[in-house]
Amino acid sequence: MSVVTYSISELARELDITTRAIRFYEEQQMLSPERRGQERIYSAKDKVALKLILRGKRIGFSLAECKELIQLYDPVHGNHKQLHTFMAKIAERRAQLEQQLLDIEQMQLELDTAEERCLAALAETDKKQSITS
Amino acid sequence: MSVVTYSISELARELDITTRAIRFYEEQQMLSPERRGQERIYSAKDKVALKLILRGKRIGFSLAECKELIQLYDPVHGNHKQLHTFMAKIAERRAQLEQQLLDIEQMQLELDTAEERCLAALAETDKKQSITS
DNA sequence: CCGCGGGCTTACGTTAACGTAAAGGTAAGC
DNA sequence: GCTTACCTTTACGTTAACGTAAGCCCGCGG
Repeated sequence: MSVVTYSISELARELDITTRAIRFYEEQQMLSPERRGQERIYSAKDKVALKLILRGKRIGFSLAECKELIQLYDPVHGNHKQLHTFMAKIAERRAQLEQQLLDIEQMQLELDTAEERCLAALAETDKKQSITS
Repeated sequence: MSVVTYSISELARELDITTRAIRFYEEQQMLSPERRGQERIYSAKDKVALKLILRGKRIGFSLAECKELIQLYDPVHGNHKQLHTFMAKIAERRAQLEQQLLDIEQMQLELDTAEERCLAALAETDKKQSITS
């Protein structure tokens, strides 16, 4: 019953990050892969942790927050208070996302009218040009 | 017909940023307030620009991008090509927001089940404690 | 035996967006 | 005339998240 493992470059390719980044996450104690001599051997669990990191980053979490996030999935440290404080952080992000959506919609409205004005102005100059030419 | 103006600290208070930040934006050529001697005098237009900067930041744009954004509103430099490339950037952000929403929903699902497991585990330990006590 | 493609460590470099002094000028109020 | 409250400039410091070398080891195909 052999277990799935990955080399660092395999993981890097698959997750589309650099090996440097992976080693950096380990340096930050977010990973602790097995070793065969010097070489790092990554398990499926490590891969899950990495995916959590990437997802966390996409949401806008700092690496420190991503680290907390990973610890939530670790049954050993899966503390109850932690769980709730982190749910709060997620809620906070949600709220921020709402605001971002509003900002983007607002901005698109303004850009739309700006575009109209711009097109109108161009039409004006074109007209004058065709007259004076 | 006097015009509305603001001191730097007024703007800072009103927009909830530091005066340092405002001066920094000027250093980055995103603002160019009037001067009365040494003192900076901000107009309503400057305030609009600042608001654009803040909104851009909330959306996740870099200051450089916010600067482009401001230039779009400047009729002098309101270039047509620029307008379209920037609309593209906004669309990009929109897509990223969609992904973030998905990520957050996914994460909340997982945290919900993690919470359940956690509560169950706590209930278990409580039971044992009440027996052995 | 040589080069090539990994892998490892150590360590300095980089970018963005300000923070944080230091040092000084001005007007108001007591 | 002293304090207080703003304003100014100049300039070095900071943080996050890696990037980018440099230098070295190991195994393999030719």
